[in-house]
Amino acid sequence: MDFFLDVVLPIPLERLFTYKITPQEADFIKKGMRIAVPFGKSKIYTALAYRVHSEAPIAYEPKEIYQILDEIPLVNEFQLKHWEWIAEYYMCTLGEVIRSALPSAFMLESETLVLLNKEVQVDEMDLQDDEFLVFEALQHQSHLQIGEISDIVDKKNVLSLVNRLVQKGVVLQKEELYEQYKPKMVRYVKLSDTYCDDAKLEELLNELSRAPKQSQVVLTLFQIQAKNKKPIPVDDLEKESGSSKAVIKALIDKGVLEEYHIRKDRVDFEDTSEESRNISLNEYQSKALDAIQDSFEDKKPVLLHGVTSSGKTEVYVKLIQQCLDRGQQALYLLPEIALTSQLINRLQHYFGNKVSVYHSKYSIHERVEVWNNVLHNAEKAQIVIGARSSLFLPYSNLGLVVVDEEHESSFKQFDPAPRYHARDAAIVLASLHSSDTVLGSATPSIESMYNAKSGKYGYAAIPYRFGNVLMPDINLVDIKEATRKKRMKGHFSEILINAIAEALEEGEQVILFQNRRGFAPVVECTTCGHVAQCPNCDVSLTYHQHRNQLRCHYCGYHMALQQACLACGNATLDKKGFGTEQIQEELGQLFPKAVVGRMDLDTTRGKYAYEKIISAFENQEMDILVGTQMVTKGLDFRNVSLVGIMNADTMLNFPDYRAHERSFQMLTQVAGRAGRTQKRGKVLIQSYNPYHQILQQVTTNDYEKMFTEQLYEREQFKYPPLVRIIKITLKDRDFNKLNEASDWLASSLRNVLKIPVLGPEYPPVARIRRDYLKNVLIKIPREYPLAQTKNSIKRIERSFNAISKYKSVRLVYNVDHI
DNA sequence: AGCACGCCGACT
DNA sequence: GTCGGCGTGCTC
Repeated sequence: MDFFLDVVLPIPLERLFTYKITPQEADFIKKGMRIAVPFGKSKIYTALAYRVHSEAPIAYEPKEIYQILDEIPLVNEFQLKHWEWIAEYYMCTLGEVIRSALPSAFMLESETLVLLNKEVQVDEMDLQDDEFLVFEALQHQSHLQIGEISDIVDKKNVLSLVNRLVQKGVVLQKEELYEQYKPKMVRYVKLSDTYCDDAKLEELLNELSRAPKQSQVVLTLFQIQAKNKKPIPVDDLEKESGSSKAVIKALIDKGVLEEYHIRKDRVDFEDTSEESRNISLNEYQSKALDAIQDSFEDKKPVLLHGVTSSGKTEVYVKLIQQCLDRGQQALYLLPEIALTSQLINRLQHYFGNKVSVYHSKYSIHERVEVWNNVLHNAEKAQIVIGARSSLFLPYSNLGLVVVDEEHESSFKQFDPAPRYHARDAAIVLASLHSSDTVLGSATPSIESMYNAKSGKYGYAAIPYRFGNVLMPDINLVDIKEATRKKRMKGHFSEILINAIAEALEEGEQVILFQNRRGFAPVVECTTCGHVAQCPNCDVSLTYHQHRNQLRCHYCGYHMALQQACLACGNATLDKKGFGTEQIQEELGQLFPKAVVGRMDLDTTRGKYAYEKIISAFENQEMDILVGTQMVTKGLDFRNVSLVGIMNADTMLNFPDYRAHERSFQMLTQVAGRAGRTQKRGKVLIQSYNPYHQILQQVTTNDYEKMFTEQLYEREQFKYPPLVRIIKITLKDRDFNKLNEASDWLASSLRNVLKIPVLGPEYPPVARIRRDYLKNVLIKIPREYPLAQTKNSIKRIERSFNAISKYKSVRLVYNVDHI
């Protein structure tokens, strides 16, 4: 009997691909193993085994697989079920989910190597210039990668060149599969067994008497060994003995020392004592914990609504401890920006090395290690704390999922598919494992609160701050009035300046929040009004002082700032608007003695940049911290008594149905940074429109009122949670074709679905990376059958693709678009 | 998604 | 006249 294997490839194609396998392979291969397969003309891809069967395909002759890459499945059934749900719900392919779920180090791809054909005598006169360059390079190197050839001849597309060389018989091609993950090995040394008894040892030391450096090394080795019995890394020995690599090597070569390697995990933490059992909760935390456990009995996710610094983390710690006591794994999800070392340290303090961290700033090697630890249900991966991608780890026995800062919109993946919402996908994951779920926030999203109120979720609240610290005193500053009365210095009102001065005098710290990055968003010519535009996108370029550049936020295009206007040639360029850099500069003039730090996207590049700023501020090396959203998240600064919001209006006026909800959340979160100890914190919000209802609700900390009003608006204008939104974005280089195609699509959807279809409309940025964009919004009533509607949409897409002139138009689905 | 095959402008 | 641009179609 013949055997076949269906595999999923990590590409955006719906269907599975079938390969021919031997009976032995059929017996060995399990669903979820990685299989290297030839795909297309020459490439080798990593696919996931999906199904072994013996139904021969009829229309084509299947290829054979290239190699089985795993001994045991790398991906388990829970994951595949979960990923299939994501693919279906978020309207993407399983391959796309796999691509973003598996650490890239697992997905081997072949690299084409070009090597010299030794069989053929080459006549150099036969070669063109670029061909000769490659030929010559191959005289010195055994092989070249395609990319290296590009560099040599300084051309982008070298495929035709390589093909010519192959045809002339000059070179051969070879596909090489690279294993990207290499375990980190640490070199250790020990004394050779020959010298284990005292007599031999004395002999050795005598022998070495004329080699003082070497005997020093041996003596140091003894000292270290006497202190503890652990293996001794070579690096440590070198440092302790004050010797060099050469000396140690000489000893190894003599056979006095033996070296050996131990595989080391890159992710490793010191073990600490378990203190989680001893945490004591206050009255309100205990009540919340009880309420959460009651809801767990009902198998419902629970929304934990605790005001800022109410001590939600302690409640999570208790729940995690209970989960571990049951012998189950726990997942603690956070938005990327809230994954600070402050919080990680706290959890490690409680749970020691049972905690693993998983997020995008980790290298691919570190990710592989966490993956393997979770896969083998290792001790050190009992608790995973991570950003949204940690949903994809191979849990086999998940008992608890915590989604902290549940309201954060960054839980929704925006750009590459799958465009999933980590909170919602987490709830599905939890239900697959029958595990408990807690969603925590000081300012729950309207959706989650709606679900709590309608009984779909349980609800628990912590209405008071921990240690009876008072909620901060929030005041609004009318900067329209202040501007009129000329009581503004730059972007600072007199009231804010005085408050900062007062805080600094008391030796307290200040946080200033400015929700916009860059020094000045646009550079405008005051003569002709020209503003530099991105050549690929429909946006103005923004100015970045630190590199003196104009940059595009969408495609990364950048150019040096010109001295004169590009349109009229006058040197009358003016920097408009303001961002964190400018605030920082103004502060330097207003408070020349204060140390001012800045935290935004530009200053937090790199793995530890973020931590550095935070710890500098924590250690009070800075007096004032100016920042964007980042300062709102999960940070706990003891000495901050004043928080200033430079301008609340930019958020409020954002053209989005969520603008008000978001402003409330953001302002409440920033305000929560103030006064975390006994002294009552102060918050000043500058605004041109201080009578705005959201600002009033923030000052009175009235979440309920905000929720009621927002829900009413969403009912009126048909927005989530009362409808589900699917946004379809159409993209094409050709403006007219795009318009025609999107009109066609929108009217077909309207005809077939009989539910509200909005658009097509241009998004605020109507061109990105040279593609024109247009959006169509579908509003699906809550009670409407969702799966069926999506099928209808997919059917319409098929008809759309059947129209040949629309073929180049790409469709992007965004389900539950935020 | 990649990548090959196939048809029209700017260069030797 | 060719080289190389990217439009269109296929991948087990």
